[in-house]
Amino acid sequence: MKTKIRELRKARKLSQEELAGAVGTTRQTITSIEVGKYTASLPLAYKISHYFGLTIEEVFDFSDLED
Amino acid sequence: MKTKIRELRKARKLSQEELAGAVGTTRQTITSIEVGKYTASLPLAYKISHYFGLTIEEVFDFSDLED
DNA sequence: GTATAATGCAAAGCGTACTTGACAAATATT
DNA sequence: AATATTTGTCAAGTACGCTTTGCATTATAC
Repeated sequence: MKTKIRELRKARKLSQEELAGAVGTTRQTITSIEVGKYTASLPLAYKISHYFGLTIEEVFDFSDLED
Repeated sequence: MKTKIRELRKARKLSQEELAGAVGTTRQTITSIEVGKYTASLPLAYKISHYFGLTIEEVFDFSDLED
């Protein structure tokens, strides 16, 4: 799953640890999602998106889903 | 996590099994999400929402999340 | 009233999201 | 160059999303 997290985070000059703290998760979780190691859960996707003032659909790319 | 899935599904007169088939999952998964047994994954939340022509935020209620 | 469809629920099992701790490599700062 | 900050990754463990099977209950239809 591709996301715009890294570009949004860097635009605001935040470290992974700062973003993690802001959304209540760990640095490793942010790294894993940014690198594509796994897909965020729905609650975490919401927290990250709204932290940036965007909707989930604006931050996460679903074009790889069939249907 | 509250959702509008049941009301959207009934408005279209679909059974849980029909919705499940349409979004590529099982009837029990739809039941569990409707009843609040657990929260949908991000990909499934996307598939369900867009099956109804809505965004994730329009179908799922995130007001129970802290922050 | 009997059959059929639709739903709720439970148990066992699998894969994955997430945490914690720790280490190495890369980037920035001085 | 040396130091500090940031990031990638690995391993072990916990929790949860999801599947499959199966049974019981409620509603719809014949």
